[in-house]
Amino acid sequence: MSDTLVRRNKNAIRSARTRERVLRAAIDCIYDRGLQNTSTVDITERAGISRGAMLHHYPSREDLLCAAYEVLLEEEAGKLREAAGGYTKSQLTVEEFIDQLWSRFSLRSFSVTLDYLTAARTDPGLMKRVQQARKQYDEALAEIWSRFFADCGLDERDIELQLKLTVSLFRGMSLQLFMQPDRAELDEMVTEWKSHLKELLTG
Amino acid sequence: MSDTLVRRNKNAIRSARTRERVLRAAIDCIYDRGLQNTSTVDITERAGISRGAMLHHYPSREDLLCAAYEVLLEEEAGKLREAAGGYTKSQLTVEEFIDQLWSRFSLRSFSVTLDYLTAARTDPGLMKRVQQARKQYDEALAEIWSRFFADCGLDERDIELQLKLTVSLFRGMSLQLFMQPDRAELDEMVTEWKSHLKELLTG
DNA sequence: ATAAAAACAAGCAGTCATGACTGTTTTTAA
DNA sequence: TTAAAAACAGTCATGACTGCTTGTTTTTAT
Repeated sequence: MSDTLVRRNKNAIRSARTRERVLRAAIDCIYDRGLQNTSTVDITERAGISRGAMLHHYPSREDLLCAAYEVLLEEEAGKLREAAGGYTKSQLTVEEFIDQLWSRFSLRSFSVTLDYLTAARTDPGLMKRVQQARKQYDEALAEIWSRFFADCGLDERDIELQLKLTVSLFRGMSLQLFMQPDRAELDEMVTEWKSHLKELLTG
Repeated sequence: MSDTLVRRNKNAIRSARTRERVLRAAIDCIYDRGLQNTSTVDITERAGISRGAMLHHYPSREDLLCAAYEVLLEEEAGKLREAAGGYTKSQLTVEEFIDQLWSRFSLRSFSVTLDYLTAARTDPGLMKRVQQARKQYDEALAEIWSRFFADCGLDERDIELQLKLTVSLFRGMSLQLFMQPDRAELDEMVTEWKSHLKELLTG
């Protein structure tokens, strides 16, 4: 490798490091303090860089926030795909599969998502970017789901419908968790839902 | 009635009017512009009163916002109770009952609730007040639900569980609506859920 | 080696929301 | 009728946030 390339690489690496630090700090801040209470100064302080550095990489607050949300969902999708290697009907029961999904339904990323959605509700531009960022995550989940339920006797439309129901249920349950932090109650609901899906397959 | 009492009454009425105008304006603002973008000035302008008047009735922003949320949920609970007069198994099928609940699941109050929850997630004091405000609404819903499903063969625990599932599902669906405004998709999900509940009763 | 470019640092100005303060009108009670 | 109290109105100061601008260091390319 030539000297020039090494140097160019060095710069790119330094830049990438800074960006990652910033985005990670941003998500941490948002989770801890809420999106509306997170200023760009808070983020720079947590990331340990100057305001100028951040402004250099992300000229506006919105740019920064969108980039941060993108990497958050990319990471979540990555973790999901990774764990999903063993998610087939021969290796897991339906119940175990749902338990897996629910346990991997991160309250952290849900909280952050809720903050973004709330901000985006009255900001069409932001909403567009949030939707864009979610796309790949939703696709990853849909792929894992339909792979698990392939050849189970249900047609594709039904499989997709059950995914949507499950996801909506999980989201609603997470919301519930904010208002009344009672894990046991939610476990009951998951159990009930698992038996519903089980019946759907066997009956 | 004495002159004095008449005057006292007049004053009380005037005060109540102002409060109502303010609270209504607050909810309207929050729904239109989002909670985090709603300033006390915005609310006074929409209500057509001065800042001093508002500060007189509600000394802090949080007091005002909590009062507004309380009346919003009181109204929703009222509407629900009112409509629920005819919600009995002899008059409605399960499917019709669920349709009723879903159609009365106001996107407006859900949006506002989401804003409050998002703000309250990182503010324990506010969360407490939000939970308090929700109590009566949740109780109203639970009462209507358990009245409908009384004497249907399910025990009380199961009835309550199905309510929680239904509510969580509705909330998750409403969230979905923000990200992808596709009513038809949600209708499918409601249909599926109705048949699930129907089976639960007949089977 | 050195000029150009990119990365980074820090201070500054403009804007805005909140709540406190002061003044005015209307209502209450003696 | 008149003083006290409550309702209402408007202004101001504080503090905070955002993005712009200027200055410094590190990296790149000749």
